[in-house]
Amino acid sequence: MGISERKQREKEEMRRLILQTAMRLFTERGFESVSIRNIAEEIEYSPATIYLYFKDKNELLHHLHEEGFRILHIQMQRIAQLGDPLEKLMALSKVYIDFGLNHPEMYDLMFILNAPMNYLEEDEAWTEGEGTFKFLVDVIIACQQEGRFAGKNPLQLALMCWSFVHGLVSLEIRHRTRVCSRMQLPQGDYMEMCRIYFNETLTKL
Amino acid sequence: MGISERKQREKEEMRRLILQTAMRLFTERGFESVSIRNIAEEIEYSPATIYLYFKDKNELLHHLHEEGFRILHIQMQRIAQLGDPLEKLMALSKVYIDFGLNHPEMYDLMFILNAPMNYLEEDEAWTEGEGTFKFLVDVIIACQQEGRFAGKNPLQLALMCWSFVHGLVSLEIRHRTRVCSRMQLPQGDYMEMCRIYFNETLTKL
DNA sequence: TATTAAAATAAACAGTGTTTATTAACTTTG
DNA sequence: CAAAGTTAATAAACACTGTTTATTTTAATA
Repeated sequence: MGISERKQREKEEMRRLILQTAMRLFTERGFESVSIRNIAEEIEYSPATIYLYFKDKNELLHHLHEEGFRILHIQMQRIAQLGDPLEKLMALSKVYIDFGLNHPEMYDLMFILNAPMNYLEEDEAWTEGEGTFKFLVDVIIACQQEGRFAGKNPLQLALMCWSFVHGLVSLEIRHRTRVCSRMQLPQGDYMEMCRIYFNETLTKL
Repeated sequence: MGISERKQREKEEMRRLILQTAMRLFTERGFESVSIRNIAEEIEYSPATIYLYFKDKNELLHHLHEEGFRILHIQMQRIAQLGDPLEKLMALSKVYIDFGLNHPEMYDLMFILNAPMNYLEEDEAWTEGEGTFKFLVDVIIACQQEGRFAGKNPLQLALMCWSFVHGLVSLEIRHRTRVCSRMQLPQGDYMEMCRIYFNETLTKL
C-alpha cells in the first residue's frame, strides 16, 4: 500500500515548504522581524500547523542553520582542487568571508545566534560546526606537512584562523566596523587583511 | 529656588536606579530573559514609568552599553603604565579577553547585540567603540615608532588585532568553541594563542 | 456508508514592547 | 490656606510574540 508512503512524502514536502518559506522571509526581512505567524500566513496555514512539523522555533532555526552549512560546504568544495595548502588556507578564508558578507542573515544564524545552539542538548555535539572546523584543520595539517607552522598544535592554529575571519565578519555584520568608517581605513578590504595575516605573519611560524 | 534642582537630582537618581537594576537583572538572568516589566517589578514601579525616563528599550540598552565601556576603560587604564609597546598590545588583549569572558552579558551588549547600535542614527558615530579602538590604534602606532610593522596601516592592523580577540571571545560566548571540546585542544588557552599571534607572528611584520 | 485515524485549526495562555487616557502627587499662584 | 496648574505615576489597552489544547475538518479503513 503506497498511501502511507505518499503521506510520508507529503509530510516531507510540507517540512520543506515551511523551511523554504522561513528561509526566504528571514533573508528578506531579518530574523528579528519574522515570526512563526508570519511564516504560517505566507504558506496559508494556521500557526499551530507549524508545530505539527517542528517541535519549536529553535528546531526550525536549527534546520535552517543546517541548510546554511550545506550551502557553505558547496562553496568550500572548490578548494579541494587547489594544490598549494597555503593557497587553500587563503581560498578557504575568502570563501568563508564572502559567505558571511553575502548571506549575513544565514551567517548570523550559523555562527552568532544562540537559537540553533539552544536546540542542542547539553553534551550533544555540534556536528555542522565540527565538520567545517575539521575541514580547516585538515588544510592546516597539509600546510604542516610542507614544513609550515612547525611544532604548533593544528587545532589551536585552526581556532586562531577561525577567530580571525569570524571576528572580521561578525564585527561587520553587527555594525561594529562603524568605528573605521570615520577614520581613513579603506572599508571592506578584508582579503588584504587575510593576505597580511596568512601570507605575511602566519607563514613566519 | 532649589526645588527644580532637587527634581532634576531625583530624576537622575531614578534613571540610575532603573539602569542599575536593569544591569543586575541582565547579568543575573541574561538579556533574553529580562523584560521591561521585570525591571519595573523589581523597582516596584509600573512598566509605563520606565518610559518616562527612557525613550525605548534600545535607549536603555545603549546606556547600559556605555556603562560597560566605562568598566572596560578602567581596566585598560593600567596598560598606560607599561613601557614596551608590544607588552602593551599583549596586556590590552588580555584585558579585553578577560573582560569578555568575565562579563559575557556585558560583552554581548557592547560588541554583539544589535540593540545599542539600533539606537544610533544612520550616520551617528559610535563614540564608545571609537574611543576603545583609538586606544588600540595608539598602542600599535607606538609599536611602529619602535620600528615594528613597518609600512603597514595602523588602522588596518588595529582591526586585525581586534578581529582576532573578538573572534575568540564571541565564538566562546556564543558557544561555537564547542567544536573544540570534542577534540584534544586545551580549552580556554586564549592567552597562549594571543602570544603566538602577537609575539610569534605579528612581530615578524 | 459508518468508523477510525490523521491533519488542520480556532481559541486561549502567558508573555513581550509600547502608548494613551486617567489618577495621584506636588508646586505655584491668587 | 485654597485653587489652579504642573508633573509623575499608573491602569488599561494595543498589537504583537511563541506555544498549547480542545475542537473541527479531512481522509483512510473496515
